[in-house]
Amino acid sequence: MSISSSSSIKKSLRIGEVSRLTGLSVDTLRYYEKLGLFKPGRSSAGLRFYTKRDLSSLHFIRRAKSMNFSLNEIARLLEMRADPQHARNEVRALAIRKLAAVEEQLQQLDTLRRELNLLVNLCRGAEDGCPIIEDLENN
Amino acid sequence: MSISSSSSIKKSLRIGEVSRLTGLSVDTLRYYEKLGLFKPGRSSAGLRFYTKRDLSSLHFIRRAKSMNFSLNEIARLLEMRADPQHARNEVRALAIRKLAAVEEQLQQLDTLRRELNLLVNLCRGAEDGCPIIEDLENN
DNA sequence: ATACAGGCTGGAGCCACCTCTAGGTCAAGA
DNA sequence: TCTTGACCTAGAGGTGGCTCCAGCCTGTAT
Repeated sequence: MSISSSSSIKKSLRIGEVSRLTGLSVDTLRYYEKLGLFKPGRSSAGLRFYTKRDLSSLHFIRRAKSMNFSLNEIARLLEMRADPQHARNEVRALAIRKLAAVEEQLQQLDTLRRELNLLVNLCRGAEDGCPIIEDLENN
Repeated sequence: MSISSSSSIKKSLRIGEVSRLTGLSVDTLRYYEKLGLFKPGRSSAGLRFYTKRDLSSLHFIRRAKSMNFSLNEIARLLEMRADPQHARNEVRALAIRKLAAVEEQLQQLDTLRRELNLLVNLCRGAEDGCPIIEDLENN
């Protein structure tokens, strides 16, 4: 509320709001920042202010993390994301590798989804034994 | 080879052989044991001997791990395996939670795939302005 | 007889990723 | 003015999942 009173930073968010929006703890946000994943601006009093762009980075991070990319790799991808034409070849190569990995993982997860689905449904109505356990045993 | 000379434990394997068979390091095997994932028998001299059943547990673990279950969850599943009737609902609940997680992850990955795809394919050699940046920022 | 492979233990170390603590600043409201 | 709550910092602590190490034991091969 006091924020919106300053017209020049109308769209800036403080760390607590960002935490609520992203589901990441404020500690985690500060930790990511320390690792260089983004650099929010600061108010005169030293408070962090996050822009739309920072939020977008955070969403990217969340997704990349769900793929088990390390924070280090994520940092480099964000670098490239911020300035694609000047990305180093090594970072470009990383992006390409990661894209391949993501596509591979999509396939596997899709298979996994089907399997789990099947198991969960089998489990309903099974009279004895547990199909899930049995499946894990036999495959 | 020396094992098979003792007829009573013909089918038992020592940790090194199990390591070779499963691709898990002996350290990892002992670590899993410490977590309670299984309890191999011991020879009079204190050596671990793994039975067919232990191997089956390890197989179970490998598979469950590939389904993104944590070692902790796997420990629960193995417990339940020992008492399937009683645990069916719990296993099912665990599988349902995992399924939901997988579905969520599929969504995230699909978005990530799009982002990386743009990053990799649309910004090569563009001299000025890259359409993907704005694209990336809008979500 | 001795060397060597392979086993044992407890505990330390490692990496990635947080999470918590203590002690302080700042801004606004009762 | 005092309190409250959100924020700040540096740094310690914790978790998951291994991995390594020192020091000791055993059992087969030469």
